[in-house]
Amino acid sequence: MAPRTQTPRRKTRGSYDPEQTRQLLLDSALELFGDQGFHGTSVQEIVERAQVTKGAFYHHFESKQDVLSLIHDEFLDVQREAIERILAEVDSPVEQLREVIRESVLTVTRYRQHVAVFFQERRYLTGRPAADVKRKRDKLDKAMDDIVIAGVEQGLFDARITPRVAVFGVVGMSAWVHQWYREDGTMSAEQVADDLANLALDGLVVR
Amino acid sequence: MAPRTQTPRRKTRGSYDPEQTRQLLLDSALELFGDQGFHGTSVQEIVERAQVTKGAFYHHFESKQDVLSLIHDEFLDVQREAIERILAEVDSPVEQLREVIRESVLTVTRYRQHVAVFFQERRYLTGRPAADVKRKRDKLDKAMDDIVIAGVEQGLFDARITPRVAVFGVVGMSAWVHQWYREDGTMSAEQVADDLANLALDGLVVR
DNA sequence: CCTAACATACCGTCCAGTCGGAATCTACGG
DNA sequence: CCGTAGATTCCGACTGGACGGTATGTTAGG
Repeated sequence: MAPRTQTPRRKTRGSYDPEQTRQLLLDSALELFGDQGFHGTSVQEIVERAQVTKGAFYHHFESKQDVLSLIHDEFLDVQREAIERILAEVDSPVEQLREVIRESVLTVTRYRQHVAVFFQERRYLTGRPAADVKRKRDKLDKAMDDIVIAGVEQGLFDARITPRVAVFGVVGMSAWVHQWYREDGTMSAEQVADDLANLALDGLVVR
Repeated sequence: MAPRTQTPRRKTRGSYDPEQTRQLLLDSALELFGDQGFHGTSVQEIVERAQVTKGAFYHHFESKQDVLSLIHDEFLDVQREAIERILAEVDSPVEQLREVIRESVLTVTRYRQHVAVFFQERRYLTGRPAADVKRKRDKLDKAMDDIVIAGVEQGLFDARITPRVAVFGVVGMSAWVHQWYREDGTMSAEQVADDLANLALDGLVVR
């Protein structure tokens, strides 16, 4: 095996661009974490993909976990913004839920790797970052709970179903999309989003 | 740091019970994989939990991956048996799907660790075992596809929804249960199973 | 010329898998 | 029933490599 010395990028002929380097490292880490998992990915792999060296990595980030936590944060922010926007724009619980499902599915297809990392590598977060993530997630869950509860109170949603379970069902359905959806042209994300929203709201059995 | 010598179990006063040892190792591995992930768990941890040593582990299994693949197989067999039984017992696609969802949810609650391992550590399977798992999973997916397609053809299911998406929605909803359900007495697995089956079949919106 | 932005060599640790041997079990001849 | 040879089951020290992180040197920008 040749010695571990590789030829770093040394961008546009001798010029630093720290923000680009940082983003490149984040993108590489995201891609690799999504494909191989957190423990399945070494820092060496990340820097090779970004065509820099470990020095650059540890200059921009405190640790490998640090990067994992940043990925989590980014995804949670996207989710939060989406749900806040919908709650402000739409009134009826039925249409709120429909929009939340549609938006969730679209987000999942757009941020596929984020979702994969988020739901599969969560356990490797510890300490402060783990607590932060939990807090933010609980907030999102509660927002959805409130939608369903309001719908039940207004007689719009079936009162026999436990709201908590309904929310988890909807979340699971949407999150699961990352396990199978691929943009290979045979099915648009919009189509999937509509189908799943219809499934959750109207059910599969014809009326 | 003290040397890595530990006191193995040496069961009921000097007597080998290979089958018990094997099962103990499998159980330990399942528990640890479920909690800490495949790469997050060392063989040393597995054997310590089973109160044996690495010699015993590598006597019973070829590798760490070997154990992972056995866990996958066991879960897939349980799923297959369940769906075969339902297809043989029930006729109507509606009731078939209802039973499949109910049974899936119950299986997920009973085999929580299996499910966690199955869906989060799949990528660490390679070669033959990975191909075997994929083949078996495709078979299960197809069986569910057929149920939905039959239902649509008989005019029982909403024809606007792509069957494929409906199946993935149902599977996601059920599989997701492992992320949140805990047997702490506040909600029975039966209740969850019924709620999710109702959600998928009749939807959340009142008729 | 000082500091940010890297590069590179290196360290301590951990870990999957190995190996020689010890303990135990089984089969069988006497 | 006894003895014993061979196979099975398990022990535990060990290895070679990989990996996260560090320390120190080098280069570019203000």
